[in-house]
Amino acid sequence: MSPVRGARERARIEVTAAIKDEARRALAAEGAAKLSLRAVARELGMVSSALYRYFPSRDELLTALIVDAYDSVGAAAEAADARTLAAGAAPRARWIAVCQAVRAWALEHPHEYALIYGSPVPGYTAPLDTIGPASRVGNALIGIARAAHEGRGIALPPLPAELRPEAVRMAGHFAEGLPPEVTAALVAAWAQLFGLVSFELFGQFTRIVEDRDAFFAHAADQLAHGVGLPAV
Amino acid sequence: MSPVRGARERARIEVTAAIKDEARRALAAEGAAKLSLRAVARELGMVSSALYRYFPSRDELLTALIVDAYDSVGAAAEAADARTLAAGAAPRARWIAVCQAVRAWALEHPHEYALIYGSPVPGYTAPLDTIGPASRVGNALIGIARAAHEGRGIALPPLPAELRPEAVRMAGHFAEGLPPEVTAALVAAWAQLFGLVSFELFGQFTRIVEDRDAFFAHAADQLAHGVGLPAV
DNA sequence: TGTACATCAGTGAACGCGCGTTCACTGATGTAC
DNA sequence: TGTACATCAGTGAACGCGCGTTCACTGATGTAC
Repeated sequence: MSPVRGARERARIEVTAAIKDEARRALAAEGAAKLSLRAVARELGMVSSALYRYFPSRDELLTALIVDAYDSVGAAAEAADARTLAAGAAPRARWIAVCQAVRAWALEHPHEYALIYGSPVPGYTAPLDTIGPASRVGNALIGIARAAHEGRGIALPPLPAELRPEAVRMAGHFAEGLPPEVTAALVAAWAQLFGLVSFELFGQFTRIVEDRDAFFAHAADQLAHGVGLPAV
Repeated sequence: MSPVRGARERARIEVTAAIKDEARRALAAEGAAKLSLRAVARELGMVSSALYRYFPSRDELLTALIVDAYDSVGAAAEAADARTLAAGAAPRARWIAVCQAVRAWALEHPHEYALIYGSPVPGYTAPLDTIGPASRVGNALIGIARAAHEGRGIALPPLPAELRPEAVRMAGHFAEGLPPEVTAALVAAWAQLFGLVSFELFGQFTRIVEDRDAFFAHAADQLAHGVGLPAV
């Protein structure tokens, strides 16, 4: 693990990165279902069998791209949160900043977004390695709600009786310390945030929403309201 | 256009339907990007070139499936709305019924759902024929909001100044008669509804939400609240 | 410091497979007189 | 009602193409003594 290793190790790191970069480019052209090792190799000037030195199969390459994408959007969300937090912002402003960061990342990386939040690739099942990275955006949102709860507190109407046990379970499972009604609202808002982004990216807003920045800013603010974050 | 035509015409209708049915089955196995005319033909015991008597290309077949899917979910939403309306339900109950109908349809037709609300098929651009069918669910929601507005009225907080012009435009464009703040909330709720359904269908709720019926029922109710539909 | 051996990236051929689309054709169904 | 012709569904071969993966190999880099 010394920082400088031999030419072999450095080359391996570089080539692995080059393969993933080229695969991301291929994703944009053809989509995940048609991602082709041969096309990637061809573009890199390698022979297709050489890729097997780096990824044991096409699916492993896909997994690497998925993990990278989750980490990328997760890091963008965390960075936006850290920035607003450092600027002394209230939870509501942090929430909006995270939503904006997710949307901005999605607009910059539409094909990686589709890879992780679009239809699943048929015949591919995500391995467990993706779970951690996949939860980073959600965890950022949970952290913001927790800050609001531990600060001024969050007041939300009580849950219907049918949902209470599930909400208690969810809170205990991944949102320790948050009241069940906040946890339930949070999970819904999390899914709804990606609904807004997906509709914009996947073309459902064509001829429907034109000023998308203004629309999204308001919608994100309303999501924060739904989670009970006090207005600024 | 007489109801009974020759054997030729009846056969054509039946074979066209059989091709679409088989294509829907193929969709489930391989996904839209890999939908293959040859595989469909093989399964039907036809030779692949015979399909060209029915669909001039693979993309035309895809378009037919997309239009059918939009019509299918749209009809399900409209039927649910008509049923609750006939039972004398208030707008809030109609709203929830439409949301439930969309979710139920999606759970029954996951691959058709992915076809229309998942990532776009790379290299395929939807023709104009899909616009009408694609707006049926949205129109059902607009109708419910209109009923509430013309009934007891809808009270929502004023919009931020940045969004007002866009909301006025949207209302005039496809929600004539609805106040701009209701229109904006409606479009957001529409996208958010599909965010909830997509997260459930595409696996994001794995290990997160377990009692999905209860969770969705509450989330749909909260969406109605966000649009200003009075509680029942 | 030099040498012998082990490791490993990349090659090129091959396996067996599937794809969309075109085209000239056969033979059954439909239509005009 | 019967006949001649037009329409059209379906065939089968072909074009030119791309795919994932395996395997024995070459030659450069790294390592142990």
